[in-house]
Amino acid sequence: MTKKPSKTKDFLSASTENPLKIAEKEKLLKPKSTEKKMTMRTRQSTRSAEITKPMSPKELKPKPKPKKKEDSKMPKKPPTAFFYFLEDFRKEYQKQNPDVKSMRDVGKACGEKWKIMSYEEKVQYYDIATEKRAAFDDAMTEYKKRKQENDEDQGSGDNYEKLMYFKG
DNA sequence: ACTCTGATTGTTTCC
DNA sequence: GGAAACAATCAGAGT
Repeated sequence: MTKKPSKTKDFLSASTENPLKIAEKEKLLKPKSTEKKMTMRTRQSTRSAEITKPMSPKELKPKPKPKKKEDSKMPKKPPTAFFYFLEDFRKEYQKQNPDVKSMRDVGKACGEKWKIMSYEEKVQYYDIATEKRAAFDDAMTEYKKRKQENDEDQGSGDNYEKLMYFKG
């Protein structure tokens, strides 16, 4: 199985050609924006742990590689279309399978369903992801801008330190 | 008490 | 162009 990034582009371009879909997507967005926060902390911790910890003896899983400096202010990658679908799917799945609490099973089931889903069903999530990505890109641009400013400020600070070092 | 793990696909980024 | 990291979720296991 080879990856098909172009496939995604097809979805995206198609989505832009369907403004009606976007309207539907907005409807989906509202209920989605109910509330989802805090939980990100776990993710951050997990990620940091992947770096600090050597990792479990799992041969199937790739080893975590040292990450670059991670700024807490840095915007995180937005969820993909699949992840948005996963949100809804998880709720329904847990309703139908209240006994299954592990996300592993949900992820498996979600992946299988995602594969058999039709284009019309997927495009909604792709549209959401596209907008989120645009927002993320915008946030990233601003973040870089701010970072530059901070760097400049810190630069003067470095100069001060250098000066002190020079004097000392 | 706090932190990490797992399983999924899509997108992005780096080389 | 390809490979790998990273995005959310959350109960359970581990430290």
